[in-house]
Amino acid sequence: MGSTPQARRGDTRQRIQDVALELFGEQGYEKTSLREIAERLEVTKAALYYHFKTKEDILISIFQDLARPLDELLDWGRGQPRTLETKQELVRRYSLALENALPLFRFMQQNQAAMSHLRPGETLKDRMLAMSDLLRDPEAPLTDQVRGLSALFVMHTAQFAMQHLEADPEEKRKAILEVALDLLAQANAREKPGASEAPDAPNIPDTPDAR
Amino acid sequence: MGSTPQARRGDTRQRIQDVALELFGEQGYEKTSLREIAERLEVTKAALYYHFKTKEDILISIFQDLARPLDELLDWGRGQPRTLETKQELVRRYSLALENALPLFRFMQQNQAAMSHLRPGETLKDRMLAMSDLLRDPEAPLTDQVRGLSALFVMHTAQFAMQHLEADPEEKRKAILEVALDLLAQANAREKPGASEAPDAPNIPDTPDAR
Amino acid sequence: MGSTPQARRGDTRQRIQDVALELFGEQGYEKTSLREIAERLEVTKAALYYHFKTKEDILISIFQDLARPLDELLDWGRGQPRTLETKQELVRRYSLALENALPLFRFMQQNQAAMSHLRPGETLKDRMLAMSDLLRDPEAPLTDQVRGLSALFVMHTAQFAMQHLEADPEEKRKAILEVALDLLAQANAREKPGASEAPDAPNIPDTPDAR
Amino acid sequence: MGSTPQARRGDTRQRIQDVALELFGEQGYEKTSLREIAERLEVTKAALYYHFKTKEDILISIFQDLARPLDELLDWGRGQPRTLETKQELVRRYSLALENALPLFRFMQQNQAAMSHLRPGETLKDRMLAMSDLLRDPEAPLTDQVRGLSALFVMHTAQFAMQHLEADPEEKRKAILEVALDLLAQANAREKPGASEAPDAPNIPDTPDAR
DNA sequence: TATGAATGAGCTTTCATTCAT
DNA sequence: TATGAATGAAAGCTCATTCAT
Repeated sequence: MGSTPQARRGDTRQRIQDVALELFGEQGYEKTSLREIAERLEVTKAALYYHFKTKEDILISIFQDLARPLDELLDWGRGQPRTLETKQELVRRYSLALENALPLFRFMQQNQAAMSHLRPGETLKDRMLAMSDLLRDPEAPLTDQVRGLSALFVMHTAQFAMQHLEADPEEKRKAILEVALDLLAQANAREKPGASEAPDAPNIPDTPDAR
Repeated sequence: MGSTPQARRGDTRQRIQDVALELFGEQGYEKTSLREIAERLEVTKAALYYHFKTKEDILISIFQDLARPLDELLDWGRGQPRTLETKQELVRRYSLALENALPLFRFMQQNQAAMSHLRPGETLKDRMLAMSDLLRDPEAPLTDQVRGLSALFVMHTAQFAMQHLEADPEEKRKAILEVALDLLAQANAREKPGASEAPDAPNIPDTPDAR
Repeated sequence: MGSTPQARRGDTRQRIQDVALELFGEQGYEKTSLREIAERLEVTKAALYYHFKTKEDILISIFQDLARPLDELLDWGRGQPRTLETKQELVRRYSLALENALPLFRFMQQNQAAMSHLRPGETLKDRMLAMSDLLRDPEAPLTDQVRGLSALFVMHTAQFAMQHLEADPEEKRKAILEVALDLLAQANAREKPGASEAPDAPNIPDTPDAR
Repeated sequence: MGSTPQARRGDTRQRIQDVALELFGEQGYEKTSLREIAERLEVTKAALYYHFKTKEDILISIFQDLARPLDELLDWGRGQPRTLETKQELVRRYSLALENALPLFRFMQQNQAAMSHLRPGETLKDRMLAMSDLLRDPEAPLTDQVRGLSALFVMHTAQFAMQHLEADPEEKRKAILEVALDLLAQANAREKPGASEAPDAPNIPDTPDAR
């Protein structure tokens, strides 16, 4: 429906991933049966097995596609100097990445359990920890490390928690990003004398143009 | 082994919940079979049905037990004036609650999907949103609302993200709490002129006894 | 049909084995589906899984039951002196065992492939080789070793090859046994000088009551 | 590897048979899937269907190739007088045939079940019975008939049973052949007085009362 | 307060086979 | 002389659930 059989030729693999992404995101991996996926695509279960070796294979292939932008961001981050500017840029890019990756993150959250026994290094958790390692300074006081981490996680959870708030999505994203950058600045206030030198300047800069 | 058959008398219901909590937390609700639970308890599957009507019943019963402290905290919060102090106290108590509720929160996170179709008002998400409504001021600028929410969520995610950091757990908890209270203070800086206007009063109180 | 549900209580496991033995023997293990077995028993497939963990488990359990008499014979043989008399007795007992074990040997022959990857020591082949080691003298000339082995195998193959001969089964068995004992005697003729050197002493003892 | 794509031109049919022979011999017909065969040949399953109409067709084609030498031997035997000499020659030729036909006999043994429902006259069993009819004299006493049959079957089973014996294969074959010829001679002792009455009577006495 | 025995529905996966290209 | 893409049927197996005892 909506696409003729002819139009489907050659894109079945992609269509399987799309439908699976959607269903795994809605119901979770375990609850979603291959029958369900096949029916929605109007193909047989066996057709799925022409394109993927196992059900888990579908999961993995989706995950890898979704994780690629994140991996690229991590690679970029690792190649940069560990300055505040780098961190800010990481957070900004991450925020943008999140914007149109919401479905995947729904998918991830729903399927943590299913993916936790994949090969190490293959999970979202690994990526998140790698990311937070770029944002946090192991020498800094614990509170500042927490702020570094939080800059990252706030972007996830806030986006989620504000879903039901009726405000312009872009407004929301910017507000969240501002808070994240704020946390980052606070986390680095002490080690950046140039920024914190104003005698009574609060360790929270007013970030007038945070974006 | 570890508990004699005699010792088991009469506490089977509790033992089922304990084992289920553990397995649901590790593998997720869908992936955990009643056979597995029964085997670990060295009883038959049929025995589980003496104590619970369905598998979902086990899930619900666990959830309700775990949610009770949170519900009490919410009730308390709703009865208090909507002041910064109340919010701070909410966050402090929540932090303490989290401390020994980690297994359950693992359980919740793993099983969001499984519980999302329970009766509305029965989910963790509902509780979290209720909680964040107590911490956020709908009149305030978006950024400050984000800070309010974040005070709450930071406690979850940071605790999780710092799991692999080898530092005293209590130290970690305090550092996280401090950041959470910080966010709360910043969120309320503008609407609490009395607190933030003092020229040298940092908007981050030093919370010397934050605990 | 033929047995009421009540009468079946408690003997399902045995009935599964019986039917499986029959079908595995007729069609082979791979070709026989659990559905087929279940249908013939008028139970569901799931019922089979209450009694056996896997399909292979059914195969193994049948095999072990069938192999027991053979194992006992082997044990007996190992405890006896390695004399001609012992060997003759082994062959005689083996012949008797074969008599009412024909269905199982059909089963074995049909399912060699299916059982060849069982745990070593678990196969019929292992038993046969152990048996032939009791009948063969590694010091003897090759031809005599062949005769020793053949005494054993002749009993299998001849019984099979004469199936379509219309003669009294007991007559056939005795004829086959006689040939087997013959081979045995010939195999041991040289190493039993006392028995074979007497000018007119036949190297085939008169075993008057061979049965 | 081992054969370049060029070298493969035009011999695909043969290569399919070779691989199938090997896999059917190792795992049995039912357990071997067309996918497995195709993968090993690095072609697609569909390619198999260009060369053979069905899976069973592959089985049959292999069988027919393998059975041809046997059929020729049978034809030759049927054209000869039913003398001891003929029988001896049959056995000698059969022994030689077996020598480099071991893989096929493995194949046959593994796949008796699979082939038992082929058109009658198409099975190995049929050939074996035809062969044994040439070696056995229906008028002779049962014991002698058994000896006739055994001359044939001994060659199969002994070869198999001596696989793990570390001796020169040719030595083994000769020893087995000798025993087979021996059995044949004994089987025909009575009806061929000229052959057995010679003064230097063989070590096979006429076993007058063996029963 | 449990167990033994079973069921019906559904699961993931594999199979031999087909056919347009 | 093949391949890519698919199918219909069936396989082995697991699951939550039931019920007489």
